[in-house]
Amino acid sequence: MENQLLTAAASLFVRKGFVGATTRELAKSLGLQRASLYHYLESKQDLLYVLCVRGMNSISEEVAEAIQSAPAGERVRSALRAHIEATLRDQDMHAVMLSEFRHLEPERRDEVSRLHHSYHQQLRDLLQEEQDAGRLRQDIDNKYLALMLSNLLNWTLYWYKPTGPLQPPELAELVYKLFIDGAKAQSPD
Amino acid sequence: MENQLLTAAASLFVRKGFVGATTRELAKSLGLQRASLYHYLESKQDLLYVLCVRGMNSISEEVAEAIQSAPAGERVRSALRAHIEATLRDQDMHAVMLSEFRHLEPERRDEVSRLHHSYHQQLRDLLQEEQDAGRLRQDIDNKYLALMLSNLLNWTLYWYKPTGPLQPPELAELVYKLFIDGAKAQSPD
DNA sequence: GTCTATATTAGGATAGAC
DNA sequence: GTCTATCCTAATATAGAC
Repeated sequence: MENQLLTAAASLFVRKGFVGATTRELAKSLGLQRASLYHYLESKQDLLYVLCVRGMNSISEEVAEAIQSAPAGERVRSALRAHIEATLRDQDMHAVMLSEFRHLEPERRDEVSRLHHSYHQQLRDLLQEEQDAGRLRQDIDNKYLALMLSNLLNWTLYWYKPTGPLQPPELAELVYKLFIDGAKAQSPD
Repeated sequence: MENQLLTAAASLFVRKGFVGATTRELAKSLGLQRASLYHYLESKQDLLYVLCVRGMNSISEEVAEAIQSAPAGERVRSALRAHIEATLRDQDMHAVMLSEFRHLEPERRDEVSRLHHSYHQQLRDLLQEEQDAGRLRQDIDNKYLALMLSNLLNWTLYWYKPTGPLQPPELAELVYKLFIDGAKAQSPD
């Protein structure tokens, strides 16, 4: 599917939600008549489906690559950075994926859920290895460590403004610092 | 507005989204005909509006109360706990408030935005005081500390299951630990 | 590949009886 | 306070010409 179409759809779905977005407005933003859209797709839902699959795959692949190529002590930092850079590079698509995928028909929704679950497991495995290596605390179950990391990563998509003072790599560094060291006043090392 | 109606609406809006939810299904879940709903409200949007205002106010009030009544060193813990208990006590309402308030008409949306902003400022002020008192790190701007705390608190609404092993106070303690001390292996105090 | 015209369905909301 | 019947609008999607 053409990138221009997907970009326009992502932008529209972010603003109106998938259900509230109309093919009228999508066509208008592309300078087409409604009917012309159906040359490129079979249904409005196809757009959401492609956005979700591409979004999920891009995170999963970039984070896997980042983990593999990082030295042992830097895997978490590298993963967080890759996640944040991937999602903010295509912020609309990833925001749509997160908040609208539930509107897919059951079969496709399950497929995206599996991708999501598999990525979450990637993160859990990474955190587990770091716990085993003694670099991460072991008094919090792996499961909750991963969920709280997801909290930190996902909600960022809803407030980050690329026009603000922070660029994605700097934001990633902040998130990493907080996730690893916490917010309390640091004792001098 | 009657609680039974609001509870049914919150549950429906969580599952289908505000736009995707139909008055048909809402009426059915209450054992009424569609038209009968309009004895209690003027439009479907009224439901969303009431849910948003009640949701925002309940957090704001309970957290303010928690901060006031806590001893100096315990304010952040107390605030987090109040926030998490308030939101999970009425999880559907608060999830709807967070993800659906953008579908309010502009005037009402702005009103809810103001409530939201005012609560966020409450949190920032608290964090600022703690930074000034030397209890929280000062190398991360207050603004980002507050945003990352929001990440931790908000996204939780989307995965927490009351049937799981953790009760809200226990989850609050986990979130507090991570926010304050971070995930790295703890040096023995 | 894009258009005009239209089929079809379903939504929110209202009228007015009981 | 709840009902049946209906209005009105707008949505997705299709047919078929150019």
